[in-house]
Amino acid sequence: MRAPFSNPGQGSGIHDPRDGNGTNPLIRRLEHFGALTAEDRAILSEFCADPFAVGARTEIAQDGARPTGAFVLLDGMACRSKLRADGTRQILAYLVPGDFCDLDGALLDRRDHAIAALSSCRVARIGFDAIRDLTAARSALIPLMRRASLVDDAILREWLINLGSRSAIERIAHLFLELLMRLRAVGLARADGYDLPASQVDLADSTGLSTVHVNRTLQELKRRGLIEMRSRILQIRNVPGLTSLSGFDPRYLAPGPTVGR
Amino acid sequence: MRAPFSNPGQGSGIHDPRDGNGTNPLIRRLEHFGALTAEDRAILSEFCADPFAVGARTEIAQDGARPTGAFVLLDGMACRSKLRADGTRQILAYLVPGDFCDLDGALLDRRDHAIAALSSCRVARIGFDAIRDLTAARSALIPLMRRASLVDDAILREWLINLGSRSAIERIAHLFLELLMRLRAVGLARADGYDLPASQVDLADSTGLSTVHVNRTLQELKRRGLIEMRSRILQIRNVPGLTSLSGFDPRYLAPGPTVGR
DNA sequence: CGAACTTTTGATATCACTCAAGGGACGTGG
DNA sequence: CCACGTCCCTTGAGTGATATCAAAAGTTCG
Repeated sequence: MRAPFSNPGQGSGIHDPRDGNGTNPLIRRLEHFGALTAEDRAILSEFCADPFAVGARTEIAQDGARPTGAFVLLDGMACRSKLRADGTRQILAYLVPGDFCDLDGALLDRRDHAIAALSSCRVARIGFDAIRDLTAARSALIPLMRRASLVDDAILREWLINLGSRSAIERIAHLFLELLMRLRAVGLARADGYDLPASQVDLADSTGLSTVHVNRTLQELKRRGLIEMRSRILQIRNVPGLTSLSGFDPRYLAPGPTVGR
Repeated sequence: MRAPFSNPGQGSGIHDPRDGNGTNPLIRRLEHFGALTAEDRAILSEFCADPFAVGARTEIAQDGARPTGAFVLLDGMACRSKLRADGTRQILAYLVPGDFCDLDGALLDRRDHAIAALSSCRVARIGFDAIRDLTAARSALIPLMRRASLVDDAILREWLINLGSRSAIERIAHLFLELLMRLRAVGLARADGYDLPASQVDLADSTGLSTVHVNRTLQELKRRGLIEMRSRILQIRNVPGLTSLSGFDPRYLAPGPTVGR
């Protein structure tokens, strides 16, 4: 797989009034991890107040670059990806609205992988100084954000299991369910499906399979009546079926009942 | 692969006077990330003052358990592992002396994977309250420990690449080099080798290969004069050869020149 | 309306798995 | 000290899942 990404080209700042509160996916995500005060919401809204637009298939942060802040994805879908010397690409994770990355980026000298937009995206940057200020103020937001990062780690481990011990059809089924649950958590899935802007090449680079085999595996999933998929819109026809096929256990995505402290 | 682990059976506390300073692997590891004051060293020594012994092939922390503290591995080798419903096991990471895990465990309700000793180990537990105290005191140790955790994350991503896009021989070569570098960093590798207590079953569960194929791949590595291995002692005969074979790039293990802030 | 991507299909190749069994090494109990 | 069980490593033979190569058909979009 070649990497089909062009360079930054970060769009200019765009302000969307709907960012305020209710529809902010960052707020929606963090609410799963603990109650937010009005002030917390205000801070998070402020973080997302000045997003920039990124075109599909362009890089949001480049491998080897010096981190300049944390990113929050507000709209669209993105991924962490790494290009190997032999031209092979491995996608390491998907980012959906409400996800952020590089909370501790200030501690790092250089990125060791890229963040790239799969669809066109709206992204906000949170400066490291803002994060430091929150930390210094002992804001309850910091543990909430750390919990979200712990879930991201759990997702990464689950991907390792995906690649290490599941068959092609199980890998794809598992990935589709992961994204279904994550999109549901921020209110962006339809009843039984969602927009999945990833191409079959992207899916191949995510699952460690060849493009051809991804294609055939998708056909098999359709043939079994588990999914439908056309023009990047995924309908999951049989969630329990996919779940048992892939051994999906949603608990790793859930924060658990603890309320911190 | 079946999981060959028995239950906790945490040995009684053992105090080894050599833990003080110079030989403490936690101190040795963190020194790579920034300078330590005498007080920092004292705190870290204190953390490791009362280690417990764990027998080979036993679990240090169980999947599904409620976290009770962070762990530091002082001696031996351990792994993160996850047992799947179908009996399959995936090893997610190796822990070498100086590694700790679950720095943010207090934010988690339940573990989603186990920590298991590969050899007999000495392990110290750091209570979450001690970590909270350090955080409250704005100790410079916290960012240092977070940096170490960021390297652990980078290792996990590299494993994903290993499983997703490398061949059997490349995977094993890469793993051997990762461990060589990590053990060197804490002064526990010999000139060109180290003790690797993992069995071929463990290597299979780490690399997503079958035991039989691991065996044959090891023979091939020996045949090519790249390694020697007998009774769990690994000699790397040709580091550059292994490096180019596996596409190993050690930068992900290095903290980078930054000095924090 | 043509260039560049995607998706799809067919044919063939291969890497790695499974099954099966033999041979150490090590520890335990008789 | 020998007998036996239990791992672990090794080998052989056969199979299978997935990759590769090549090319056609469909899409998107400037």
